Amino acid sequence: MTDSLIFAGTPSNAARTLEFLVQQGFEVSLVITRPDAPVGRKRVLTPSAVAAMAQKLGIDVYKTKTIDDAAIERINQTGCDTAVVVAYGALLKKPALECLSNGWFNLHYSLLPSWRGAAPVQHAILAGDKSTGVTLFKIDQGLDSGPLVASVATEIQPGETSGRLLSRLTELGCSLLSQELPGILLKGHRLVEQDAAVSVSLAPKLSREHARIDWNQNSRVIERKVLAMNPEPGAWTLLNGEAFKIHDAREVTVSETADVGTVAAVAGKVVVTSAGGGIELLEIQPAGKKSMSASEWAKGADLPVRFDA
RNA sequence: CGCGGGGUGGAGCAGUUCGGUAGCUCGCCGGGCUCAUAACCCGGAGGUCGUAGGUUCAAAUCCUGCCCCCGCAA
Repeated sequence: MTDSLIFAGTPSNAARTLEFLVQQGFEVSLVITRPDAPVGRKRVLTPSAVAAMAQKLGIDVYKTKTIDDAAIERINQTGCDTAVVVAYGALLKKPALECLSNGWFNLHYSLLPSWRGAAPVQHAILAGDKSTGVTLFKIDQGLDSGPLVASVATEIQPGETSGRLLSRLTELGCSLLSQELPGILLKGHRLVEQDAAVSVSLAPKLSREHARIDWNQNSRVIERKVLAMNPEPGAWTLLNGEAFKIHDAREVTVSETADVGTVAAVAGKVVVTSAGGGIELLEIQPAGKKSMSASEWAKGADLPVRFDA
């Protein structure tokens, strides 16, 4: 029983990590996740991905949006002294931290102290970072500020979206966990304070407004934004007053001198003029329509058109 | 009852206001031109217009119910 643990998480990458740990033979005696939330237009109350996975695996689930006294009591019943947290979605306060003698260990998708916060993957791509990684650390009262157990770095690939990068980091996180968790459970791990020489950067959750494209920006910046916002919340612009999402696009060099925001077919590509070059549209989605390739859209779009400024 | 857009050959769209022969850009099949081609020319197949009713001489188009997809908001 001493080597069993508690798992806290919410979205699908956390569910994947939970599944992996169980497959690797780690004993998870309790899963904590956020309460069912209304989803979609019909606001159907839906369990989190982690809740669904726990049910599939036959593990007890405790749903709560904060680790309050009731949650702590439930945790104490398990007799566990260690918890793994992957994107649970809430900060842990002091009483919660103290209820597990070994502590809470968080898998964070950046190389701390870079990109502390809710959206590290998106911010790394948005900033044009060449590499990022996964960090396993012990949670303290700050925001992703606790001492480190271990980390793994990886290059960010050209054209890589947040979605793809997150799924790669999830797998890296799984192997990092399976490597480090045995030591943690045996209390044989070492903790190293986060490097004070590296400047801390914050990665707050991105709003839809952050995902809006300004065609006056440099094409490289626009490409990063498109990649960073895929799949959520999705980069967008306005076409005839309606939202027009851009799921995938690449910076291209352009010889034309059209007004910024103009969309035209150039040599078989669908290209938008931006400052300092152009953006080739690849995967797009007009309001009310399904996602489609830019070439499909162009067949019925009567180009050229112009995005609203 | 949160707001809104949409369902038309395989794909993306127009046509719906003001009912009257199924259109456009592609794809596909066949033929031609060409050293060659994703280029060009000629020909062809493929659609009960989401679905169920209603109105009408006549419905993709007007009326009603239902199903499905999507954007916003949460």
